[in-house]
Amino acid sequence: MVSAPLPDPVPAEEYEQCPVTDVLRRVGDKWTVLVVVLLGRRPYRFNELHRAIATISQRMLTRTLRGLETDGLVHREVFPTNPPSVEYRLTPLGESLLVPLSALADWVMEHRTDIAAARSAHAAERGDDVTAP
Amino acid sequence: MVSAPLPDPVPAEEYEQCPVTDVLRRVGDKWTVLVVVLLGRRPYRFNELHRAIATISQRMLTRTLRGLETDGLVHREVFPTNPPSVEYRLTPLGESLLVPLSALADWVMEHRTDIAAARSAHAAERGDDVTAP
DNA sequence: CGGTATCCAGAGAGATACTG
DNA sequence: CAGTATCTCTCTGGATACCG
Repeated sequence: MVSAPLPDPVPAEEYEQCPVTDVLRRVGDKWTVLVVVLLGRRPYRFNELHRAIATISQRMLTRTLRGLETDGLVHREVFPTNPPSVEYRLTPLGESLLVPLSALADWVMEHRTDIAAARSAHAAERGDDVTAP
Repeated sequence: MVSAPLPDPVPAEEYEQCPVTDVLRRVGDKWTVLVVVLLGRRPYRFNELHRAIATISQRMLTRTLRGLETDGLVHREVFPTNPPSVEYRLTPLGESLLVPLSALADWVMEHRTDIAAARSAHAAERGDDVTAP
């Protein structure tokens, strides 16, 4: 069932601020989904996440977490220990997002060979040599 | 059901070329989903799509369609009429993508007020004046 | 430990002009 | 009609250094 009955000449402003577009752009960024999936298993502290995601920069981890926090998908809790520790975990809203996200991931895993095949075919058709250096 | 049992220290290269990440970035771009949804209703010709999406540039429409074609989600067919016309339509693979995409869209529509509320709350907490110029 | 602040490179995206 | 070619600008993402 598709939710939006979408007018045909899609209005400019309406699309720009469409909440669906908005969320898609968020999950389409480089790290958000990975962070959500990790936090879906258990809470993490900041540097714990940093270690778990080998190649993320501190800056991008912070930005990603802030974005998720702003949207109410992740909860940030500071414990006044020494040294201080900050725990991140999914909110119920964040957990509920895992459901459609998993569905999409499953679709990809189910069809990834089709996509790979299409890419090869397209490259071959254009005369590209896929095996070239 | 989640498809990927995901190792904890997420390996650098593995993540970079993960097919799921790959597809998420595609649907996270500005126009892809809109084009897929429109083509989900019926085939379109190039300029017909251009008119249907008020604010897209010719260049971005071309690029978006090429990307979808490369991945085997859209079929491009040229009719040697005069003037020439080119029709775009979803492949079966493209149509199957509409299912998980709709699920995600439905999630967003269901929870958009929660997200909006979280954003307001977060802005207020930070002392931002949402009504400011 | 858990961040900010700054600076910088590259991809994404748009405007415009031209073409088979 | 259905594009391609340029040029430009913004925005994302990364490296580095510093702070409570």
